[in-house]
Order: sequence, then structure tokens, then C-alpha cells
Amino acid sequence: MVEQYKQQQPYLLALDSIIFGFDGESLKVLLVKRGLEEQTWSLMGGWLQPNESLEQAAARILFDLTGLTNVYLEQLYAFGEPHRDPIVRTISVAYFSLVKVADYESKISERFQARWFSIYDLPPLLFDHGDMVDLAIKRLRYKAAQHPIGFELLPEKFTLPQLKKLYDAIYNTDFDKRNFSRKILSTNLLIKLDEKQKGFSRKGAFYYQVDSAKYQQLTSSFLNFIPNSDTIL
Amino acid sequence: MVEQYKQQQPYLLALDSIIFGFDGESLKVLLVKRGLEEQTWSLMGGWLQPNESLEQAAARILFDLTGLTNVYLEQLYAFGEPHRDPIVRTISVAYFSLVKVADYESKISERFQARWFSIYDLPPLLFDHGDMVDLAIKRLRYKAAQHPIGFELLPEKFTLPQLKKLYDAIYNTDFDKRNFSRKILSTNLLIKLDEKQKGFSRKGAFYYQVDSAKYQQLTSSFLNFIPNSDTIL
DNA sequence: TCAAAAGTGTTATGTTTACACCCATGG
DNA sequence: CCATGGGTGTAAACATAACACTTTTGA
Repeated sequence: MVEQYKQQQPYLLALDSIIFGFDGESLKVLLVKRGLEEQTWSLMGGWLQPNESLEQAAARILFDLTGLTNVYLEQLYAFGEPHRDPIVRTISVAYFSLVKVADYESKISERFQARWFSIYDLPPLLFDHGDMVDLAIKRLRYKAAQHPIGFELLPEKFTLPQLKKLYDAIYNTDFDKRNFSRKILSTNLLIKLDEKQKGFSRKGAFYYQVDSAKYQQLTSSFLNFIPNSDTIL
Repeated sequence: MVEQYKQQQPYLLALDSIIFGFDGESLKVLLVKRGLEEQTWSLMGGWLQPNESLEQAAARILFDLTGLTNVYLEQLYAFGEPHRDPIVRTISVAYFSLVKVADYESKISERFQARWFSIYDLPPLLFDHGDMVDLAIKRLRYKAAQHPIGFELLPEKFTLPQLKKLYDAIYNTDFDKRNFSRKILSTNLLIKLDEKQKGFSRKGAFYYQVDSAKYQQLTSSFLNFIPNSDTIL
């Protein structure tokens, strides 16, 4: 019975995280210089432990680097080319996550050399981590066009101009602000606050926040930006 | 250096395939009764071999059951709950594939008890295979709304009524045939043949085939059926 | 000749795009 | 008072949805 299992070759199983952040200007990915390869930037990663699920492992690894919990985390793809890690064959399940940069800044771990890189200006990456990032960007674009996940990258309170800048950054374009706000507001997912952002512009922009009740139930289609995208979806 | 690797626990790595087929009436999944669990229907699956990539392994396993090559195959998700396989911890990377039932019928392997089941009438499945099928259905719906993959489930030559029946089956609905054919034909992806289908209806429906040149390059949005769907995408 | 499926067109409604001016405020 | 960014409306083009009748032909 169990013979069938015993004959099989086991493999190392790693998790790698593409951690996205938005600093108000451009879409960033958090990279580290870790252990073995001091020379090369790589994604934050780690090993699956015997008692945890893939998602738990990805969350734990993310927590180790950022100190953040309750972060948006989604499985991206399993990478398993035989020699992707040249030392020992390793299967890596990549996750991508969306973090609020402000939350992170204060808690940044000193244990890692970590830096945010613009997605349009990435250094060479370890192994197939470059492919992982490319795929994650496609997936983020695909997903953000259909599901209201962009908010995960912004602070609790944000202005419409900030939100537009985020979408501009994600899609590397410049949306029309009139059409943009009409489209966003038509989802009824945002609550306008009385408070205005001060200090950035003279006039000040109203803050909004996500209507979390609606946000929870919202699974179906949301916006429809979908630009050209040949995602794995 | 390599110490870091040696301390890590390796895991068995399996592949499971959700094989979709369309018999002209309803959308089917191919299930087997295999080895250990003679009582329970399960997805076709197998183990990753040391020399092959995940996708190669999935293709090999699919070939073993169906004899088919050059089949549409897409990675679905990695399943890794600690006790999903109660005997030995196993990570399974699920793939879904779209096959032409007619091609399969003739080559069906005798080595497996295999049967097509309607997606609306599935038996209880081994382990978490039910979750895999559910997710695969969602993914197929999501994907088929945006990418012209439906054709993978039909013969080379097919009629518009057949294609509509396929989409009706995928989305469990009844599209308006006028709107449907307008929408499909507006993609310019189909070539109308001179030949009519005989024997099924009195009048006979024209055959079409995919314009494969256009099919190749077509990666961007295609149709826009997208019904409610909370896919992992 | 008639039953059964194939094929086709129009209108109304909603969505998307393109586009430009006034507003509020701090300096 | 003026420069800067915030905020809003409208019309044209396009896409979608709803809907019914005519055509073909084998039995």
C-alpha cells in the first residue's frame, strides 16, 4: 500500500514572495540580499515547514521580513524547472502580496538587507525570480482590473488622486481623472470622509475609505480596465 | 553553504489533472479509480520525476491516461494542506486540461477505470480533489470568458450551434444565439467552411474552424462573458 | 407539407470615451 | 492674486441585451 509512496523521490519545497508596495509615486517590489547569494537581489523566501500549509508558510515568511500580518496574499504559481535552483532541486510556490508601505516602514526588519525597487527598474534577480516578478505584475494587473484589491496598497484613508496615481502606476498609463473617479465611485465601495488631505495641494483632496462591509462580499467583477494581458489566467 | 538545504525536510510532489471534455451536450471531467483507493473516484495523478518540469510531468501523466499529446494544459494551483493526503504529506500541483473527447475515445487506456462525469453530477472524490475540480471550473469559466480556449474542447471543425452549446454548458446558461454568433464572429477568429454538418438537423449547420494564425497571436481580451466568479485570479 | 433546427436584423439601453472649465486654498 | 492641484458634466461612439420571423430540408 504505502510502497508506492516510499519509492518516490521527495523534493525541497520553498516559498517565494513578490511583495508589492506603493509609495505614492510608483509601484515597488521589495527585494532582499539573503544568505547564500550576497551578491544578488532576490525575493524573500523560505522553506515549507512540516506543520504548516503553503499559505501559512508564505504568511510566516512575509511576517519575518515585514512584521506584517493580515496582509493580502495570493498564490501565484508553482515553479519547478529541474535546475531552477542549481544546487538542489527545489520546487518553489510563489505568492504575491500587497502591503501598505507606511505600515511596513516603521517595522522594517534589520535582519535583512531589504529595498524597494520600482517595477520598471529592477536589478537582475536570483534564479527564476525575475520570471516570478514578471508573472506577478501581469497577475496584479489582471486581478486589479476585476477585483478591488488596489486598496490593499494604500493607507486606510486615501484620496481619489492617490488612487488614480496607484492605478496609473499599476498599468503604466494615465487614466482620465473624470472617467476614473466616475468609475471608481460607481462601485459604491468608497465612503467619502469629511476630512481633507492637507499639505500636499492648496485645495486639499477629500479622503475616502473602503466600505469594508461591501468590500468583503464583493467578489464579482468590479472595474474593467483589463489592458492587453496574457496572464496565465 | 549547502547546510541550509540539508536541514530542510523534503516532501513528495504529486501532480493531479482536471481533464475537461465536451460531448456535445455537457461539460465533463474525466475521473479514474486508481491504485490505493479502489473505492473512490479521483483525478488522474502521478509523481514528479527528477528529470522533468512540473508541466512536463503533468503532460506525461495526461498522456498515460489519454494517449493525447499537444493538449491544452494550464497550471491551476498548488495544494499543500498538511494532511490533505493522510498517509504521507504530499504537495500536489494541479493542472487542468482541455481535450477533444473524440480524439480520446479511440485511444482510451484500458489500464485505468476511467469515466467521464458531468460537472454538475460528480461523485465524492479522493482527498481534496473535489476542491481542485471546483477551482478548475471557476478558472475555466473565468478564462474562457477572456481567452479563446473553448475551441480546445471541440473537434477541428465545428458548427456555431455546437459552440453555443459548449458555452451554455460551461456557464450553465442559455445564451441568445443571435447575440452569441455576432459576438463570436466579431472576433474574426473563425473561418467559415463551405461544408455543412449533415445528419443532425434537417437544414444542416455550416462548419467553422479556428483561424490558427490569429489564434496564436491572440492573447488579449476576447469575449466578455465573465459571470460572477471569485476565482483565485 | 411540416417539424426541427439554422440563420439573420433592429431597437433600446447602458457603458465607455473624449474632452475643458471652474473651484479652493496657501503662499 | 495667482499658481497648483481638485473637482465636476456632457455629448458621441460603441457595446450589449432583448426580441421574432424566415429559411432549409429530410422524413
